[in-house]
Amino acid sequence: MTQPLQSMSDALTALEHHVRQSGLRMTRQRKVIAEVIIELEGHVNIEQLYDEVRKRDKNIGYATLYRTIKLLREVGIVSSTQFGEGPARYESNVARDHHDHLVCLKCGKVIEFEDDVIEQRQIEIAERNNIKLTHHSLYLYGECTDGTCDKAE
Amino acid sequence: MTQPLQSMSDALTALEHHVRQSGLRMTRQRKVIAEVIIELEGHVNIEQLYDEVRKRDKNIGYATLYRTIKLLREVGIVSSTQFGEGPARYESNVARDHHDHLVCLKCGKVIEFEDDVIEQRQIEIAERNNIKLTHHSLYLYGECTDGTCDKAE
DNA sequence: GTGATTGCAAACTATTTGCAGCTCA
DNA sequence: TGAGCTGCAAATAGTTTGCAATCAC
Repeated sequence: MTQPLQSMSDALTALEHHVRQSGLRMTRQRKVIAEVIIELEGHVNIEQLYDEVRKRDKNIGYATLYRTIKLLREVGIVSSTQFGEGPARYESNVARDHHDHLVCLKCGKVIEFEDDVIEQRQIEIAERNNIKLTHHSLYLYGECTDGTCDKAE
Repeated sequence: MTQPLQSMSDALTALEHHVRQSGLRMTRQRKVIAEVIIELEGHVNIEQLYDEVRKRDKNIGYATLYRTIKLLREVGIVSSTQFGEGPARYESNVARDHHDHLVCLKCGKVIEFEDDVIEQRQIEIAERNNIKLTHHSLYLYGECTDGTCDKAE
């Protein structure tokens, strides 16, 4: 995939590089949107992005936001996912390790984990099927067996 | 979760049971839609379902189709997923072994696989976190590296 | 009979696009 | 200067909903 982006300035540099290479332009709006999406950690939706972006630049509209996200995805700065229904969620790839999710269906607790055995196996399976892996989504669902499950919700 | 559905008639029975229990009604349309979604194997989108359903009943519209799919999901006969962008894809849970998915984001091809190493590892990870696993969802995304990717659409 | 269901059309949500004016290189 | 970019509004795609007619029980 892409080399890991360690910091905000790494990401902005990568963006600027891509933009220049492609004969595009580095605009105020693109910079603001990139900064916001990196600063907001976790899986944000378009509305949260829009609100935060507009705090910094009242004129930026959804069109520019979507167009810029598309650009940021091409550069590898941002990933997007669909959690079931509803709007896509965006997450910056900057200084964030990859993680999978373990979810308790009783109490709603979410544990993030990472497992090299599974990661490696996935790559092998993909290769065997002539597919070059770009990313994946793994959710394990179950129920807490210790006393910590408070049956919330 | 639910007990496995071995056949079409199992599924129709389950549907009828759920429908009766809930004070709903077993209609011609619901039966047709359930049959079609079970007969069409694999991950079909709403358009494919619509076309096939209308071959059998020219009057069924999208509204009924969507409403019935929602019902079938509640009964556990059908699962739905979003592969990146675009429309949801539906799959019946009848007489199918568990499988995970490998998706080409260029051509939309979906390869199903099953891997004992990953399955086993998942159980271990869950146990280590005091969670008893009930099910999981694993999607690997990438791009075809052989000639088979026709970059459809 | 009567309450659930259907089919149509209209509404809605998330996202994309056309275009006139603006801006960065 | 001028090709790319923006912001608005309008268009689109997928899905949901309101409602009068219809159907299952």
